[in-house]
Amino acid sequence: MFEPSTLKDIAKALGLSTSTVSRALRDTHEISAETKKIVLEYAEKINYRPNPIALSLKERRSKSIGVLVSEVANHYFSQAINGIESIAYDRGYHVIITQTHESYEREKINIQHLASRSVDGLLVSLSAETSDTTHLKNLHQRGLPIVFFDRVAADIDTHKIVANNEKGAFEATEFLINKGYKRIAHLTSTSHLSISIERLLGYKKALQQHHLPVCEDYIKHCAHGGMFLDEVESAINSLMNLPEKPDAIFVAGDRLSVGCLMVLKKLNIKVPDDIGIAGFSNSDVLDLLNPPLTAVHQPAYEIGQIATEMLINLIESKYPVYEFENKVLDTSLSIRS
Amino acid sequence: MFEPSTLKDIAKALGLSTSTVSRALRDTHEISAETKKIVLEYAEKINYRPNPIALSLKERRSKSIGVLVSEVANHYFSQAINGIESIAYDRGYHVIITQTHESYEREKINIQHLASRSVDGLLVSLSAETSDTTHLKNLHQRGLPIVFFDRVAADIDTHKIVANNEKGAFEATEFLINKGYKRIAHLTSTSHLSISIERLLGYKKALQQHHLPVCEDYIKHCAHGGMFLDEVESAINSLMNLPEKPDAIFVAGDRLSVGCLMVLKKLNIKVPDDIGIAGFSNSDVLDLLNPPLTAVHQPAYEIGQIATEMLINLIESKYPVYEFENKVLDTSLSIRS
DNA sequence: TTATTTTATGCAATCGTTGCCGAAACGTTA
DNA sequence: TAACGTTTCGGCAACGATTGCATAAAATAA
Repeated sequence: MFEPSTLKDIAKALGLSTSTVSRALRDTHEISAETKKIVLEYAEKINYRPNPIALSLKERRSKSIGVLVSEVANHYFSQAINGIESIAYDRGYHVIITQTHESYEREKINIQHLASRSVDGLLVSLSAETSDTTHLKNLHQRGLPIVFFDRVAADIDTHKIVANNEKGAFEATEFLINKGYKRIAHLTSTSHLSISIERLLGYKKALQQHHLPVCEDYIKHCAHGGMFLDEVESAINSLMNLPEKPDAIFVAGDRLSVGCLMVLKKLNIKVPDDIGIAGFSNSDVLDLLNPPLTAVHQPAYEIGQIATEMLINLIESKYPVYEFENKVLDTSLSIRS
Repeated sequence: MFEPSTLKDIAKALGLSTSTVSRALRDTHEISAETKKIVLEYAEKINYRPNPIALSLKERRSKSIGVLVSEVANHYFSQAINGIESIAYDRGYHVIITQTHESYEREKINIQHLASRSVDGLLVSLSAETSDTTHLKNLHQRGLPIVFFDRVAADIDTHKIVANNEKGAFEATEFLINKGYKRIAHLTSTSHLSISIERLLGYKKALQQHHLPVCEDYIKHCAHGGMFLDEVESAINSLMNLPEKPDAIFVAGDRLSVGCLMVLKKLNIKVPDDIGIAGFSNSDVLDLLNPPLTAVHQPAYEIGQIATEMLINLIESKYPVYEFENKVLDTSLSIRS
């Protein structure tokens, strides 16, 4: 069977004790240069690698961080993950990625598993279903470093790093207004998510600033953030069945934006003639889309990087940290019409 | 600090030994019903969970499987990962995802890390740069179960599960031929990858069967599978600078197909008037693309599922397995013109 | 009452590694 | 020469959970 070599193997082969071998490899001053040389050479020869599991057990840390996102098949998250990995890799940490598929149950299970696997910290973006964050609060109170990104928990005091959702939503809505649309609907994820709240706020502010009414019937939530096309379709259908149909939609999410375009195509509603669309999306193929999509782009890679920097700093901090940052990065609007 | 409860805590609290507690929790016959009840209730109360790290160290298995893919930001792989997770979850395994970004070095490092982290098995799709598979061969020979999917290693004898790349490529090429294109180029990944070899074969067979010449100048390889737009652009440029320009391209990869469309748009080459395109892609937005893309779709989710089934069966097999399967799943061609 | 079985529990080793203590063996100093 | 400090190394314990073996008490049989 598959048996990696251990300290004991080296010790036995060289007639030393395991502690001596361990110290020789860690280059302690109390081992003679000669012994060190012998040990190092033999270790090299048999390609010895310390067992990280044994180390985790002993040191109570694993040099790994857990990541919780809703879906890797989402451009925002896959870009964020690349940012996370770039930093983690540099600083000697490994990354364990888990997906919630927007399910609260999956989120609890994954968090529980990551915690018991001795990850040294967590990077979390909440699932669409999550409104209760007790499972994270417990871990955080017991001292596990957590950094939120994208979908943050309002009631947990720690580092948070997000895009300027309100401003991005404002700009996208204003773009539609400037294009001459008057009845702008808003398609978004569950109402309790931080990103939903902020984007809704930006949407409303833009309407108000341009003296357009805010109509609650125009605001549609999708319980799974557009993961299923059904929910997008029924949301759009209910918008289109209103006595006064909207003439544009501001869409607040990556999956939702794509889903929205697909549904409109299916319903044979022309963009931008029948209806105007603008939305959040980090897709790499936006330039190839037909109908075109004016999109709010988030600095996902950078958000992942900064979140990871912050998390590793928390993990490696010698003293407990009580001052937390709330970092907001600007979005950019790519106009396609 | 963050301190989960242990067997020792329970033992101390109840005035028992750790072994009694352990046996009570595992419901051994040699513990009295009364003691069991007390222990179980207390364990429940303090929310005891066995430390998986300690278990890994002792049992030499971790109930987790490692996955190696080139990029999660690739529709094929993100779908495959969802398939992998669906099965792994059902059978009580956890999934650790790592990305190579098509780099051989990253592949070696990730594999090494997964192995030393005591994953019980590996699901591997090779990076574009990988031509030497010694790092995997060593692990496999030492008994670590490995199942390949998508990009498989010819010289390692184990389960392999792939799409019918040759047939898919044949159909896509034939589609272009039937559309009336005569000079069909082929844009693909590195030449040593199994998928490249098989797709090239299908491409050539289609040409031959329709009495079209196979021109080596028309076959372009991208060293990083289209991960960088530069390589796609230079490949297309060199195709377009040929004395006899191709009038169509069959593209053999997800990233490559998208990249190809982007470059053509940038160069203002019209599809399908100036040039015809067909390619492999599992993107979910193909119906929204302009220019449209006729695409070979692979059953990625199913491939992930089957590979995981096979791997877990290998892991849990009581006896060494010497008979390996080579499973091939059919692709489907979605015509968009 | 004594011998034997059954039942319930504890001890100690194990997995691989490192921290701590102590023990030689040597050199230095009073 | 005795006392002390250094250098270099080995042994033990610990991290958390499991398990074979030992052992104790209780129950049963002779």
